[in-house]
Amino acid sequence: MRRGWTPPAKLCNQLTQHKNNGANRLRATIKDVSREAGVSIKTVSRVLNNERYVGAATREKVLAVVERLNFRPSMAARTLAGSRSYQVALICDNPSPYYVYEMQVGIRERCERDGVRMLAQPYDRESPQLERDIGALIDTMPLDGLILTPPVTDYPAVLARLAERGMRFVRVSPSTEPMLSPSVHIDNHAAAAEMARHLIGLGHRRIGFIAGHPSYAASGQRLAGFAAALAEAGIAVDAALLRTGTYDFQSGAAEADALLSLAEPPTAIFASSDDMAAGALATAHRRGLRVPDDVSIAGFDDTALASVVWPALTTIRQPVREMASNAADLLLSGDPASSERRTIAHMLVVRQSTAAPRG
Amino acid sequence: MRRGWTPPAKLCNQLTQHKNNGANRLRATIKDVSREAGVSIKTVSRVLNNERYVGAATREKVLAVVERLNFRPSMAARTLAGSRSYQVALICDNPSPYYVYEMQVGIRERCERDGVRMLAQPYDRESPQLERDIGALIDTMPLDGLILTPPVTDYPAVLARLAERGMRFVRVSPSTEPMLSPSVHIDNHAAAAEMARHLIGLGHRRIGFIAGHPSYAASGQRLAGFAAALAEAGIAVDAALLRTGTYDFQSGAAEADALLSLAEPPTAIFASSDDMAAGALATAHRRGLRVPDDVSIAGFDDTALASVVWPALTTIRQPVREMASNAADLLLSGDPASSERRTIAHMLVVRQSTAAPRG
DNA sequence: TTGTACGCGTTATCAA
DNA sequence: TTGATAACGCGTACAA
Repeated sequence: MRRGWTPPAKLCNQLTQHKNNGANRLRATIKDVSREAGVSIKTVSRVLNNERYVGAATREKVLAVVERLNFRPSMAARTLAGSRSYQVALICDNPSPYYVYEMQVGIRERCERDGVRMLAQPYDRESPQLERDIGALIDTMPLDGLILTPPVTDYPAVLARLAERGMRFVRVSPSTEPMLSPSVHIDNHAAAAEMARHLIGLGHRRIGFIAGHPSYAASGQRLAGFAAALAEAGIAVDAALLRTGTYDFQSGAAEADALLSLAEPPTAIFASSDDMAAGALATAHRRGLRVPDDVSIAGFDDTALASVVWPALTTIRQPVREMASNAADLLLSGDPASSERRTIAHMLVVRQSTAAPRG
Repeated sequence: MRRGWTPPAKLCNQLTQHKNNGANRLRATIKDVSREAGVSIKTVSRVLNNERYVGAATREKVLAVVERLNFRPSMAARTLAGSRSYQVALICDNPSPYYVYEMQVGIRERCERDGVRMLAQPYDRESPQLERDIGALIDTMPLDGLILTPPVTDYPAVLARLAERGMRFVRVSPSTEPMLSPSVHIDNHAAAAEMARHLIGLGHRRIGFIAGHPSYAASGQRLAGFAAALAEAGIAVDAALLRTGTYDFQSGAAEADALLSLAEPPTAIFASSDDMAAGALATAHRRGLRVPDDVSIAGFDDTALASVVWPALTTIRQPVREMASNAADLLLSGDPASSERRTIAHMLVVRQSTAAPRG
């Protein structure tokens, strides 16, 4: 139904031909290659895995035969004999298709180089089975690694299970236990500061801040960045404008209501997550305020959802694809024992429009 | 960073504990199960695969041990010894994250029942390597089947290769060779008729129609459905209002321009694809027409993209998740040799808003 | 630098 | 209805 090429008149005939020609010829195996090349099976294996101690001439010879026979090693056999499966899994339950897609593309970009495939299964974060399902996944197949995205990054039962099995995993934007595994994240302090500077640049002086749950490290970092930007601009931090939420819509709505009920309400609200920003947006609309004319609302787009669903928000977004590529890279090339953290540049997304939340 | 649970104080400690307890105990194998249950390996295998000729008592006994040992068969070993991999692959290169996501969710819903996993790798439709990549994919692993989405559904080189290897595959909305494989699609005739009725219901009597490329069966079906609805309403088909495009943006824009340049232009335009509808929309805006006040534009949402990117369009949409589930079902439970076609109910999505295309 | 022999954990074959 | 045994195709340890 899409662009381009002219559909062929007699594809079926072509297919039949193909079938008769080369069909029933079985896949080539290492054995075939070794016989054709006149070397041992092990030598072929060495060439395939880029091991040392292979003569240059031998290597050439083997590679030529591999090419000629169009040989591809059987993943099943490699997995059974060895200890890896050339597959990574993405554990991702995010409400945003955009996020999921970008994640997958990013992972794939990196995995392609190593001939590694990606198992992608949507997961239900609410499911009490989640831990069990993931257990089944890793028991069934010695995955090369897992990539976790929020909120599964912070499910202790899942993390415990992975650690218990000795599975390698990388977390994207984890909120807890930063040293537990390699991870990828943005610089929350810098991002929050930039967002604050943006609001200050718009002329705002009284900016309400809704912090996230205190138990998350990110919450403090974002608050600190915000405060630093205010300090730069010579604006005193007004404790009355500082509220603490719990990262969800409800708390965002409630805290925004508290802020807007002040005798001297803020002209802008900076929420520490997209859900809370959406809550603030809803509150503003409920109170008959126009956004951003009467009050500016900004926030962190933790799920990459805000920019799609709530176009009115100015957000700090995490470049999802880049995070994904880095996560895959940590999995495939990083030191297994490390807990390296990669910091990704954030993106400030400025929206002009005024719109009610669709969600 | 998301909802719910309180982060644990000492996760790391928990992990260490777990590690000491049950970590180094290796996975249970069939051998273990057979020993514990006091039966042969083969009998365990029979139970696992629901084969006949297993005594009820034996089955119970084995299942109990399987449960107790938390045994999970090794996919690698099954694949190596048997002829399937318990994995299906989704060959999907669609510009719409929404489409990809829904596709994956639908496939997963069905595969879960059979304990089958989904390999999802974004593909580049433009790549000359595509055929080779897919060849490598199926050579490396005896997949249980592939699910193809447009436009790969109609790439003869890819189809030939799959048929040559005897791979099972199901196509979603294929445009050519309907008998080549099982497939899932909507009833184009009925969908086009319903869309036409909608436009007629809005009061339109002069409706321009931009058909798709004549070489696609769907093009004719959509035109026929459109014509049938006109006939129902007693409206004569005006040949001057019938144009033929090539399913792309350019042709949609050009044909819409031709239609709107008529001495007596149509009050509505029905495009046979989302890209062409978008082209028509662009043309309307370029000519200073308001949509849908001056001219209504409607079309088929082939890629499930139109509704997101071009909110002004009224579209016929294919329920992607449902198609995906059916495709997976055909793969997993259908007759291997059949070319069964499943018809999925379409959805008429009516938009009221007026907006310029963002794309 | 290369080769031999064994084992990985299942399914498949055939006999009991 | 069950069980013994041979593949399956590759990695690994060790020998040459």
